[in-house]
Amino acid sequence: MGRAPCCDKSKVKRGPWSPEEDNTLKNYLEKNGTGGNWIALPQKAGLRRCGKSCRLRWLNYLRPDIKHGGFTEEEDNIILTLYGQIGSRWSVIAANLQGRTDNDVKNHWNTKLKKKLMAAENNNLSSCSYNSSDLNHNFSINSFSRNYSNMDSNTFTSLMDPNLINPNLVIPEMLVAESDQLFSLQSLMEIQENGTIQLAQDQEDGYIMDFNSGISSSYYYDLVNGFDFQEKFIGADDPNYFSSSSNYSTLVQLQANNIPHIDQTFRGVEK
DNA sequence: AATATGCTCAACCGCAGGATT
DNA sequence: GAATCCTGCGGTTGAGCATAT
Repeated sequence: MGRAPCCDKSKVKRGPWSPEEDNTLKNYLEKNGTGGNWIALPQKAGLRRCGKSCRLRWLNYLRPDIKHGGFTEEEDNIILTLYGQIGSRWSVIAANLQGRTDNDVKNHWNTKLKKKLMAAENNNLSSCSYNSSDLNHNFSINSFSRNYSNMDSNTFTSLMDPNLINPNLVIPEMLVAESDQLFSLQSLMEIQENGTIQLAQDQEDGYIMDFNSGISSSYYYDLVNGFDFQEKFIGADDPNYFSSSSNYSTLVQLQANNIPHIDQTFRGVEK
């Protein structure tokens, strides 16, 4: 037996909302709020609509802080970045874009960005005629191709060359979504400025975490696998570094002076 | 001008999972 | 613990508009 429908479809109006219905819903919600129950709301507000439909209309269209209109390039970059990391979790992605709804982001992805990404991937494939044996390092090339493939050549160059990094540039994998918030990872330039970055590796699954922020990312995994690094073992119960429940027990100190070396290496795959 | 095709986006659908009874 | 209710989510649809033929 299937789930009972949320409302009697023969008794509710469906399809596009009229301006009158919009006004009724907006006025009711501004005066009374949802009352914690969308299902009962349409009857109270005097609307012949399903509660779910009212909720959707409010969240996606009538809310005062909704931003309508085209997406900026910066918004596109954030969407591409987060999609590369967390996939189609539209609500999480939308939470990082002021005034955008999950429906908006999803539509924008399906109609514009997906094609843009595919075009970029095709471009990169046809123009990067190298093979991995040409590269004098053990960089995790698969992970890189997956996460960075939507970059244009300028962005790509910027990521590889600390001197060219635009501080405002959103680079795939440099942002991490966690608990619906966006965190910025350390760029190569920041690592150079700081002199070192401390990364901790989970001994079981190999995940690598920025020790100071507690954020783990494949970006750090790539750093460690791409660069020479100094490693020392720290006991899992060391109170200065790890909580007792943590599996992170290897501290990796990535030295900034190794970075120019790896930049040279990466130049081999630029367009 | 008429028709076909493509694109956009609001809206719907069904499911998962948390909250409540 | 089971049943039910409700919300939130992601996938999908289809009406309406734009563009091409």
